[in-house]
Amino acid sequence: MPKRNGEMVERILAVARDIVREDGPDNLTFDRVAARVGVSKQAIIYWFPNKARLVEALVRPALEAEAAAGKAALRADTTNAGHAIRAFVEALAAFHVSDLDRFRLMYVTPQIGQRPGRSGAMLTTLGRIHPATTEMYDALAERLVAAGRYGRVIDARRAATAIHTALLGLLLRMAMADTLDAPLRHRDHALIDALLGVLTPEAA
Amino acid sequence: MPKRNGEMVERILAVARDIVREDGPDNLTFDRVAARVGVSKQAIIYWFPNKARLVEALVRPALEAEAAAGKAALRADTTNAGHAIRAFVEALAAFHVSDLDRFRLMYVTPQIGQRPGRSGAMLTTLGRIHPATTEMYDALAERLVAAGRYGRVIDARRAATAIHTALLGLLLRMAMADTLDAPLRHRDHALIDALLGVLTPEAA
DNA sequence: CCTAACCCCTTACCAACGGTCAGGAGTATC
DNA sequence: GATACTCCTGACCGTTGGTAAGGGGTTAGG
Repeated sequence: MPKRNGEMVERILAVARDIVREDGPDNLTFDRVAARVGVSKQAIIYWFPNKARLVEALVRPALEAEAAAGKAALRADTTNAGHAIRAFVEALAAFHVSDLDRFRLMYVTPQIGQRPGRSGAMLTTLGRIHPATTEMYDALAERLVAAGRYGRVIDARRAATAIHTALLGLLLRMAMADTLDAPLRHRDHALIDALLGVLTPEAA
Repeated sequence: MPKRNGEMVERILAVARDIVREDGPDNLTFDRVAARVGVSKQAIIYWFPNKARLVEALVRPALEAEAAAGKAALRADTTNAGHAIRAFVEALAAFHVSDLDRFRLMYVTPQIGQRPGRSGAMLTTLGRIHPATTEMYDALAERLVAAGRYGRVIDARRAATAIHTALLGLLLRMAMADTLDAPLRHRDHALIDALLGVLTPEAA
């Protein structure tokens, strides 16, 4: 049953998402994907010539959605910079808490090695950031500068990075504990409060 | 030339550190370590029965040193909580900036997969934290609670996580850019200022 | 109607990796 | 001198990401 171009890509990505969600990112292999799609391994490799491409195709939509959510929150409130930061953090926290599988997909999956024993690791996730994420940082940095909190744009960009990373670190730890603990989505307010307590200590 | 117990462990760890520093964590393999030590692969496996053990032995001293530096900074200034947080951040930033190789060893190396295609990933680094790091978080959380910034200890612990993660994220990005940019150690003040700007926005 | 080209996929095959298995040389112990 | 223990060796294995070569089916051209 020959399929038309593009349809196979969708099937592969859907299966890959399922594998990451059900069996964990460690078990995302060409062989496993191929078996579940019902084709040979090389059929997968035909569409995604290496594993980095596959993972990137898997993660990119989520990264872009995250960036869109963050930028939208910044656009929503243009009057007060403090409110804008709060809206930014709350929007991103809500974004991730609402779909924990997607969060894990974005920030755990990319660390899988492309070759046996290799690892793109945290550097891929936090170091070499996706262009969409960079845009989000720029938008946040712009607000920080507009609020007069930073004179130099580079400082504001670093602050944006720190804010985002702080949120991710918190989410990651809670998502880890989640496997033993109560669901993360029931603790979203505590999460946001804790993070905002860090970012605006005078308010706590 | 038979070596006495323990000496081999030191040689292996020294070689492993060299490999991570010179060739990158991706190239840390049993074969490579064995070749540089001058023994067979199984000699390495005899002392470190699996790769996780090897990486853990490699990273643990650095993690403990980091925690010691953080706790020492918190002990130094017991009068003012704001000063304590500043001292904590500055101490950790200085600690990492002073030895970038060690920083990479701590926060990039652990992501290497133990089995081909496997990966402990960021979860190992940020999720399941080393006991020494947990102690450091507790010390920071204690100060935050003592300062009245958080009523509940769990919120303070989360805040401590967020502060540390924010710092790591910043360092990681700068360490990445370091390969193209000027040395990180020349920008330590800018780093600390940016991070403190996030943590205490009223001061900026 | 035949041929050439192209798309999509297949079967073989490979090297690198983490790791197991069985054993062997040397030293210490009784 | 036999036993046992420490430290290491060589042979081997399954899984992984990836390459090489080719084949069936559709399409376009003559």
